[in-house]
Amino acid sequence: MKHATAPADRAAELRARLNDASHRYHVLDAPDIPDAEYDAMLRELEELEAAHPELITPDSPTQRVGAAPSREFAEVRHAIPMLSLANAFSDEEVADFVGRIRKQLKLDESVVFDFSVEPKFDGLAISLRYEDGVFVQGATRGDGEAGEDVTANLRTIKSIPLRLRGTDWPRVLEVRGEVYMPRAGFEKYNEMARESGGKIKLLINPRNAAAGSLRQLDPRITAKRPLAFYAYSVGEVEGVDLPAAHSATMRKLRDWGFPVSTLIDTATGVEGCLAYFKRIGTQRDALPFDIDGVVYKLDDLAAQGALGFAGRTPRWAIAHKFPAQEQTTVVEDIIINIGRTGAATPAAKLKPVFVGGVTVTNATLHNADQVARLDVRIGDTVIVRRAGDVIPEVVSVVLDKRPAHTRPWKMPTHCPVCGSAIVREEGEVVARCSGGLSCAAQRVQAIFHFAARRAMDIDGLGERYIEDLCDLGYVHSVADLYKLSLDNLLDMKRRADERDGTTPETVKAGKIATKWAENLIAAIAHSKRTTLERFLYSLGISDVGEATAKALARWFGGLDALIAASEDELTQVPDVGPIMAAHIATFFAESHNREAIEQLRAAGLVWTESEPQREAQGALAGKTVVLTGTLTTLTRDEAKEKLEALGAKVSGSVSKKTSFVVAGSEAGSKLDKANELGIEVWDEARLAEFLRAHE
DNA sequence: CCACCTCGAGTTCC
DNA sequence: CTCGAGGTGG
Repeated sequence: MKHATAPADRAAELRARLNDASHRYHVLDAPDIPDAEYDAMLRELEELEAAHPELITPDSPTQRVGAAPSREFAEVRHAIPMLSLANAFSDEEVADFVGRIRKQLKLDESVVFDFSVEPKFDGLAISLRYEDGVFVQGATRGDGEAGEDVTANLRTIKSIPLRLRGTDWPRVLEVRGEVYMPRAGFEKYNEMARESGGKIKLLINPRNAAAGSLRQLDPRITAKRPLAFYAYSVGEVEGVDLPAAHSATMRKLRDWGFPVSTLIDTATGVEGCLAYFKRIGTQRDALPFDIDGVVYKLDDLAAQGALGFAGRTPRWAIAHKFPAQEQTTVVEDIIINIGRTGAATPAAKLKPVFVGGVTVTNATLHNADQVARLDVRIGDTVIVRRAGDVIPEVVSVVLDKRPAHTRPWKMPTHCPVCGSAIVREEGEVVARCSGGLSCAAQRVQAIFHFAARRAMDIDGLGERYIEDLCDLGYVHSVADLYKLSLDNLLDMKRRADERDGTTPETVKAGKIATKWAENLIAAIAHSKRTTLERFLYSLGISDVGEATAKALARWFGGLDALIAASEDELTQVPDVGPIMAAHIATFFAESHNREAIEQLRAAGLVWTESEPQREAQGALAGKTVVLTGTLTTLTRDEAKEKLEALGAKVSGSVSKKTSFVVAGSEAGSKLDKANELGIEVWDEARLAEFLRAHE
């Protein structure tokens, strides 16, 4: 025999050491032995138990995935009901909550209450029962009175102790807490599911994933899900008196081996609670798990007892919720937007819904593939999310709520605006209206792009006005903008107001309208003085954005040289390949484009031309710089301009080719990436100093 | 041919 | 911000 000790002693030792290592790894987040050593010990224990089945105990780490699939879950009645919490959505409601406590305890204003405060995890509430220090049963909340026995599934969760640590625990202990799925585990699981090519289903969100995972009949499936647990209260306790304060009880639970959130804290009075709410709110997006608010619990357990319950919720606790980041709503319609390049993008028109602090009515569906993947149909109930970013997205369809007689959505075959065929090139994701500039939608978008701030910068000329001017026939092409008269604009404005039924026809209104029109005419005139790169960008040549426009302007120095360039010559320009060269050459070869350019020149557009510049020069020649965060002494555009004037290339994404990153305040992912790649980071002061020195 | 880097284009709400 | 696709360099 390998070990001189008796098998029973060796098994007990292995169990103790494995459980201890597991606690350090999953609860304390501070592993003390290498994974390989853990695996070796686990294997040894498995072999030992295989040889001596009588040595298997319920708290053995080999028993985390043991039981065979069950057919259904047994009912478990909770000795002490698992209650839900009342919700507060505003500071006032929190103040009311504290006010009610004060009133019921008949205490005056001079008394301030201490609260135990903690994040509210977005998961699934469960109850864990320990007898003589060993985990014997776990149950879901169910209706609060009785839930389902999910013991086998809970055993697979590594942060749930199978045996309590220490010795001062009660003979019977029920611990309540939340099973959740950490974001990283959720992402990783879905990545794996995506790679499986549809064989493994994607999880919708961490919350549903946690709930779904616990309700698996086969614990082997649950074991594959990255679940975790946090304890937040106790239920039945027998044999030992717990501390007099909730916060002290939580510390006890931590000693006994339960994971208790490190964000748990105590707060004094309404102000303390609200400050905690604010603090957690700012951390929310950065947390490794989803939370939907914070919970305030009166810390004094005697006072809790005196307050009791109101209906099914305790009077001594409340959940202060963040505005929901996910909501369900109904898809009222699916429409098509036609972009500048003709791209036909489907968008869901939603029944207005309040998500993440704003009312959402539209959500892009990106393309036909995305619609097919989600199988979104008109009339469907969908889950809408407004995640850390701003743009709402349709996460999934709630199939249970799909009305009868719906049909899968299909990309229309013809453009809803101009009737031209919508075509999707082989291998392309986007479908496009083939109408070109004869499509009114594309024309409006092209003119809108031309007038945009980063292009010709015509202040005050928005999409709506362009649409109206086109509809009325005042504008057909970009050159027509420079032919607009004051009367044209006033006529357009009058008709728009009439149609919208807004402005009354008074002398004062007339004067305001005239002023508006004069300003717009002035803005249009002002735009005539521009730069070659802005002009090139504003033409809207496919694949020619700001960066390419700048490269072309530098390389050729003047417009005529560019127009005369062959495809081969264009390919010489940095970052221009055969495809872009073809687009550019084709654009200038088309007579109507040449005419439009001539008309614009005739209208008085001017820019300074220069000698071709084919080598970068300046103090930062050859350097690639990325700007991130908020700068205080100058705008990001100004910083970009100054850096480029010194020969730097200012790029939008950090890579190992980046020379250095300039980080302002509240810098986000780009700064993280820079640190990750070990790229030099400048703060604003250093940039300012450098710019001063090289002026 | 592949991996990596950029750029372009589309997007929502106030 | 994110996705898709073009360009480039190994």
